[in-house]
Amino acid sequence: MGETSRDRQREATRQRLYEAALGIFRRDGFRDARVDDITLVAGVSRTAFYFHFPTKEDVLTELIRRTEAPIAVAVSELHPDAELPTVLETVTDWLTRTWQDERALIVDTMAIGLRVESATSPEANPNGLRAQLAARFERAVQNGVLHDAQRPAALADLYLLNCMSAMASWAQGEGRGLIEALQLANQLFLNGARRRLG
Amino acid sequence: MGETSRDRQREATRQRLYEAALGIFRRDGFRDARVDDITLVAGVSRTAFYFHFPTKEDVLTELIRRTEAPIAVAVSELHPDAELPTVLETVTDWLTRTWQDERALIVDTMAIGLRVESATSPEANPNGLRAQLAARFERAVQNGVLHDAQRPAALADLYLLNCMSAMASWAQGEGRGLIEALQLANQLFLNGARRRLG
DNA sequence: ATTATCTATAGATCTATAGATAATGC
DNA sequence: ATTATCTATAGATCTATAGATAATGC
Repeated sequence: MGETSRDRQREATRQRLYEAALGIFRRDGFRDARVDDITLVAGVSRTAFYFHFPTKEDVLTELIRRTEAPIAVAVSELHPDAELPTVLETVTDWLTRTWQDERALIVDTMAIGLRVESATSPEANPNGLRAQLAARFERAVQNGVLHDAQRPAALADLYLLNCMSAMASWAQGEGRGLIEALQLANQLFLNGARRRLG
Repeated sequence: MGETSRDRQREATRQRLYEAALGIFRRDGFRDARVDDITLVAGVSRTAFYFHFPTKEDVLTELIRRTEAPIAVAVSELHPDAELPTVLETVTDWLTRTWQDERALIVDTMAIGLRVESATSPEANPNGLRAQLAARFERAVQNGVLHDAQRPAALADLYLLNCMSAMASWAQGEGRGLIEALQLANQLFLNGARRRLG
């Protein structure tokens, strides 16, 4: 049941296709990217692409999975009693580092994330970012930091969707840094937009 | 410069294609919808579709424009001093009425909205929903109801993106009503998720 | 021998564009 | 006569699937 030569071969081909696809997406844009160009770079037949990725979108789905994984790890490694702002700041910092030089891919990736994130259950991956965040939010509810009116998992999803929206918006505008856009999302999520009077 | 017979003819064809496309999208899903099926229903040649809509996505872009317009009007007709929660409630009510029976179209439409909304400037349509909301937010800042740290237009965009995220999430989950999902977005936007202590 | 990985091929669908028709404005 | 609207057609691209090859496990 160890990794066979066939497994290594398959993964190597898949990885070449993955990298080639992202390269073509960056060059031509996701929509105008041709599978033929991808497979030309990867050095395989056209249909090999479809063997590994049912559609072009699945490449970006994998990009989401790969970039989310280290963020989930970073959150899981925070102190169990870390304050919620610290948790969100960690997410924000990682998202910024991951995406600020990938502007060309952000909008399409986030549009796909909008589907994937809400089409799959967080329990599908208990170590994933959504589950990690939901656990942190649950703890915050227990500690009285968050309202208990909403399911922690629902709050976690909405928070992540807010981050994705903010990133998509940033990628298309000519505003300030990505970090500022995400910090605004954090601030709104934690404190709302309303000014406290008195 | 009045409306000619040619204008009427073009608009009639465009309208037939628009309705036929939405019907096929509802039946087959946006991605699996075939342009041939659309033009069969509309009674025109295949390429007539592309004359009116460069891509299938443009049909949903038009759906966004058409459904946003009456909401923008409703907001503009509110009393100039209407409180912000009232404004957001108006948006939420309209979105709910518009979309709660169009579940099949929501996710794809919102994914496209994510691009369109952030790719175009609000000033492009001064009577549009984004501009209307930005004006309301600006007034709220002047009245001291909102923090003045963020540009009203940026807040308006983020608010609308939050609504779209909430709708996409609702459309795919089996949660409660759409209105509740949007009210959560409103509540978070206005008050944040953090519990006020003391 | 069986199966996973990849290739070759046929048919479906889309995209670009040349051409037909009828309305328009001079 | 010119132009806008729509059609017909050719070529590009995608999708489904049959087939080839080589690794695997018995």
